Amino acid sequence: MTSVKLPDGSLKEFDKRVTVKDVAKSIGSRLAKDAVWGEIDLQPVELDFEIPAGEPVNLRIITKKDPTALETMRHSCAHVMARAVMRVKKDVQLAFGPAIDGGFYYDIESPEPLTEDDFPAIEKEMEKIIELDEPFERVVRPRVDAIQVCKDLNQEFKVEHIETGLVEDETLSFYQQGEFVDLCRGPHIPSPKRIGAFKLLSIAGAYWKGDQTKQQLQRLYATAFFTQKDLDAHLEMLEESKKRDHRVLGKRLGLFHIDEMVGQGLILWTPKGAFIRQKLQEFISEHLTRQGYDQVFTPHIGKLDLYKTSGHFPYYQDSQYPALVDRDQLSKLADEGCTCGQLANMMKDGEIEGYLLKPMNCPHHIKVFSSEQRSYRDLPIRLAEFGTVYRWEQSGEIGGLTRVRGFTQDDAHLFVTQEQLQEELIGCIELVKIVFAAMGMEDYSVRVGLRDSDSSKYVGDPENWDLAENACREAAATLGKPFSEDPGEAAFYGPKIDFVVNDCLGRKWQLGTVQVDYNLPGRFGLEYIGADNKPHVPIMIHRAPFGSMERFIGVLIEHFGGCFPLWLNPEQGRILTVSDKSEEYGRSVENQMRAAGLRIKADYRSEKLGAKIRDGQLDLVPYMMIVGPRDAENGTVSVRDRAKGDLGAMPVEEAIAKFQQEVEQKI
RNA sequence: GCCGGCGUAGCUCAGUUGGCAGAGCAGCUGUUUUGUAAACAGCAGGUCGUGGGUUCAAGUCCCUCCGCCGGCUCCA
Repeated sequence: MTSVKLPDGSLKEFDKRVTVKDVAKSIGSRLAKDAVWGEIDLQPVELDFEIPAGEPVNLRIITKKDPTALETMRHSCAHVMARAVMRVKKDVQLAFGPAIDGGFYYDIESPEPLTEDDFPAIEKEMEKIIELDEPFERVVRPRVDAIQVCKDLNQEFKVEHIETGLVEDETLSFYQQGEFVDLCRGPHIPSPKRIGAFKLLSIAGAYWKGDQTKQQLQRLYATAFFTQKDLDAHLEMLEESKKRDHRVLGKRLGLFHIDEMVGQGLILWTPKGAFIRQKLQEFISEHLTRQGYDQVFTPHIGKLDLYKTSGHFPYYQDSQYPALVDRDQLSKLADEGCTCGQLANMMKDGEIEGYLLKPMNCPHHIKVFSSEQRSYRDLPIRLAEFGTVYRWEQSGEIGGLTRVRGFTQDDAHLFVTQEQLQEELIGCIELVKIVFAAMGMEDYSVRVGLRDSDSSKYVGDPENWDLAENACREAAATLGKPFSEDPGEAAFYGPKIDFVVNDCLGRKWQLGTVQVDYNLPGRFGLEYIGADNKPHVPIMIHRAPFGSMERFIGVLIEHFGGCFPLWLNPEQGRILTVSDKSEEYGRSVENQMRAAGLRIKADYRSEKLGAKIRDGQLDLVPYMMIVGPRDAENGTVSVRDRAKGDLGAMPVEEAIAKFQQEVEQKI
């Protein structure tokens, strides 16, 4: 008698010896067809494995549709890679080697560092190991033995991990494949032959246990698929993605420039990029008006006192540009031989004043709020500004438009009563939804950032934090979309709802954000007079639907692959003359279209039409209007769509109407 | 900030063991008069990121700094 226990807890019994495949068949023909391997008591087995008779065994049938199948295979491939590395290099220490989106990695420490030149040798070793076809055997050992095993293997990271990370576990599992033994939870594939195709990708630094204060290891990135075809498709997809990179397109299309002499992370918006940014600001402004916001302007600097009150200085000093010192005081201090360190201390202690390049707009907006006496009848007050801020991001973090040192937030601060909070939060979320919908960006995730109970970086009393965190949860729930809750992701003054998207390389970026703040108003002593004729402290909402113009446009360039919709495109159409003979007609069409409010350029060079079309396509111009003798005669233009190709000849008026409609509909 | 890789013409890149700095595209000047993804010819264009060192000789080897790329850490 053979009996198996399935993951749902049900028991199946057979009066003869059966294989894993037989069990799958007995459950359903579909399952039997999709099954790739089985797992008995966490040990991977092939489909033709005969299940031992007697006591019931825990059986899990893995199907090719199961996302964990690929994950399991990749993790097994990580073992094979680590084994190969240990054959190529001496005294290698292993850390962690998990599967990740798109592949897997293994963190290792080698006295003789690995370089990409070692890849061919490692890949060759991996092929040999796969060819040997040794199974991954699960071995379970009691805690004390496990530590000794790792010590005997000279695997210090594994010893440390058992002693500090796996303190609860009484027994620990290892997987052995030939001479290679690795502490590992599993599961694994039944045979290394299941690794269809793999490729080492890159090598990078990574801190042990993700801790900056700990040792830095080498992280070996690789990927694996069940078939060579899937791997090739994946690699090709990566290549294609690189062409969408906003840094590549930004250069090719002339959208922005970053100049070494200006400074890292400081964006120069060239005319075409500036135009897009301007259009987006107009788009937001329109919605600000509809939602009852007032726009303000505030300066780029403010006194240190402002940021001492807000709490930004000196606690966030490391992520700010150094403060500017009052010039009279500076020369006096210089005469006295004051050192930089002393200067910094004097600013911290308030002995001397200075100015800070603003790292945020909120303190300025708070001062706009408090510039007048406020009544509950005035609330909510919604102050908006495209406010430019400067932050001293670490040099290694800066890149393109997505992580910069100077950026403009489509910022606003709402001052509300407790009763208004929920509705206003929902209004803010609504605006973020409008923005994403208008751009056709449906692929975003929502994250509610909460405080981390272990950290001391937060200001304000816990009761208010609880109120604010609940308000965020409830507002996020109105999205009708799943959201995650992330402790430690809150701002120092309050929790937040973030909207996160992926870039072309799969990296995550926070764009829109809505934050609840019970703290800053109190720090600044803000108040309004309530219906009870008594002063009350307002609650603040910080929000930015784009996040920052820079990051948003960076992501937007990749989202559209440079093919901006007509309403957003700096160049909506280009007139292409078939030959010099049509220039005069071309100019008249150009003028007519310009007069209709369209952004038109023209190519009157004496090149062949094919060459002009090629240039237009490479510039991703939405519409090309080809004009030749035939068109001049009929008063038409031959319209070419950058995506659909030749649309045929149409009267100039018709083309204008078509474009205007498209602009109107923002498609 | 840390680990690793890379900086050659406006752009994309080549440059052998150290031995006179190259190509394609773009640009300019001509010729060509073209109907849906590259006409032809000529010309011009470089302190080989910066500063130092080794050498008879450095784009090439070594060091410093700056910047870029991948990743880690960070991101009020």
